[in-house]
Amino acid sequence: MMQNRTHTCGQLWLEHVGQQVKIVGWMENLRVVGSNLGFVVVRDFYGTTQVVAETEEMVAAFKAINKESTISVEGTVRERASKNPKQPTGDIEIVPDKVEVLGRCRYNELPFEINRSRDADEATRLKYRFLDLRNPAVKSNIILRCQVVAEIRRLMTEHGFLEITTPILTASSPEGARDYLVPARKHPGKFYALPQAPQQFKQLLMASGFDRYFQIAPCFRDEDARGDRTPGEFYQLDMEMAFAEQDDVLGVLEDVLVPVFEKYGRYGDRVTSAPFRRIPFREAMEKYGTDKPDLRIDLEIQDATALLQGIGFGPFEGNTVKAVVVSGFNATRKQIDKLCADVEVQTAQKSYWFRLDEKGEIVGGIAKFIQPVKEQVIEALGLTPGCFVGLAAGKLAVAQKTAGVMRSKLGLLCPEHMDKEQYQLCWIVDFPMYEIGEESGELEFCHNPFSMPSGGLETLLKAERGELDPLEIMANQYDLVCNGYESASGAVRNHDPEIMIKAFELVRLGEEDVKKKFPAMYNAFCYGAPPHAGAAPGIDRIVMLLTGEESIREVITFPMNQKAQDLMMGAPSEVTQKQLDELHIAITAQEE
RNA sequence: GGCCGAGUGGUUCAGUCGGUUAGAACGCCGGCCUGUCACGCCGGAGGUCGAGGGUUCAAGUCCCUUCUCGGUCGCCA
Repeated sequence: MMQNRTHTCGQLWLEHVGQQVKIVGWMENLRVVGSNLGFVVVRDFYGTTQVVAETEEMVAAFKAINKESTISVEGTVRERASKNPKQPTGDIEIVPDKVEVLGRCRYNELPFEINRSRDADEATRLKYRFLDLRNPAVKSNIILRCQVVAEIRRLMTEHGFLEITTPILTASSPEGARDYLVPARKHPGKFYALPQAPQQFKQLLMASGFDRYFQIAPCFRDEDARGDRTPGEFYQLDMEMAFAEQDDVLGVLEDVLVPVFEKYGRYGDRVTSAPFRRIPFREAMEKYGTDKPDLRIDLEIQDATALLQGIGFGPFEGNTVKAVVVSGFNATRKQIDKLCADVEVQTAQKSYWFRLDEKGEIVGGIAKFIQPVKEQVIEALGLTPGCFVGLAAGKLAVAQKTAGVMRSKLGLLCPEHMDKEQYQLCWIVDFPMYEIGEESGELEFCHNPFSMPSGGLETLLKAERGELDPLEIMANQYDLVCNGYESASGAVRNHDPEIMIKAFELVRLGEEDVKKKFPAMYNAFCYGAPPHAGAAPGIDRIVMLLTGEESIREVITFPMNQKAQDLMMGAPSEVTQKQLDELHIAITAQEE
């Protein structure tokens, strides 16, 4: 008797005809065609192979086995009488002389049919993720992810980067997202935090002279989920380079990511070639109404503020007005209403519209307000007969954002303005360093305080002297955007304690605050730090783009649901009183 | 936390204006079938219509409350 399989289920071919083989796998299907003829499909990681039962005993033996049991089949490879060109192994079949059940499936009805699991309710899929993953279509995303990660490791290593792991149990950071906390048994009342990113560690590695670092790093943030954002944990290609500037980082990421997109992307033959276009943040907001523009859409937002003042339309008066002009959008009134409703759901803002019909008349929506300034509007917005004009109004940022959502929706509705099957990559650069906080009404850091302000100390001193509006200070920061998704974020870091303190002073903080918030980093930078820069592309989101999935959960092996629960493992779960006591934790909230 | 949508046999869904015994496909069970490959044909089992309350002669359907899931806003340096 053979001990192990001799071949996998994706391996046997005409050249094996006549050989005695043993295969193992899951019994995917049994088709009984007569009392002494039946066909069994055996599936393993590598493929499927047909086994033919030609005696009443053998048919009965297979009928007794529940589908999805694991079995082993020993037998002879034979050329099929009727071949199946749709199956890679469709030219052969195995005539068994011994069948053995290795792991019995106790249930003859499954929560869903394996090969149609993607149609099943998502909560059921997540609870039975181990079955869901038996579906080759589900499994293939995970396989692709492994290949992508391996390729990234290879390319980063080739570029001289060292992969270094950093602690998972670390200190809570006062900035950014909500932390996941871990009670410290030996230190009552104190907590570790799971890292939101290895940000400070990688900067410390720079201070230690590790020159080029990377890590496929788990990151933990206790924030709510989105379609493109998993709750709890996600992975980043975290990287950092010493004695480097913005161009060095962008260059490395272009070197690494373009081949990955080309090799593994669904639209790998249509990837933006390096160097990618660099769009200043303000230009992105102006043209696309977002800092993550989808450049597959060829529409740009136009300003209509001056044009549409004083026409008597209330929402425009005293506000910024932005217009998206699109040709070839021949929607019905119902579709337009749906468009405006969708925009409102996403932005909480009303949007407006009118149309220039084929005869050159202004019609629909707010046409009667536009009519008196018809000629100026046609001229200024460059309207041609048949054009649809979507409008948004409000304070600058609000009008931009609303028009940006309108632009995206119109792109999706107009194939002639959006060529979907490609990867459009760009860098967004020159982010503002500071903003006026919505709640405080005072100057705050816009993104992160680690970034080097453009112009360094001199710029900050100018602002301090009142010679420069702090809102005009740019950070040396950059995002990689692909098809409307933020795919990476990075910056030239602020490695100089003096500049760091000055940057903090502008938001009414000082040396003590820097020391308190980032003690290790501040301390390390006082001992001679290299100028350094880095970035962190999101692995999950990149794999999502490569596969063309719209839900990030399709590229995560064991995802949590929207409420950050693992339905399969039952996490989070209650723990014993003994565990709580050891951790000096008392539960005050009552579960209902 | 706010808003929107969904919840009906194991699975995916239909169910009109509130009106007879809640249907279909797939799956499951039984039978027939010697070349199937989404096998086919015949028969069968399987439902407290998410839960609770209300209106009504009568509720899957209308109203209220609540739970669950998804989307979205807030949030995500």
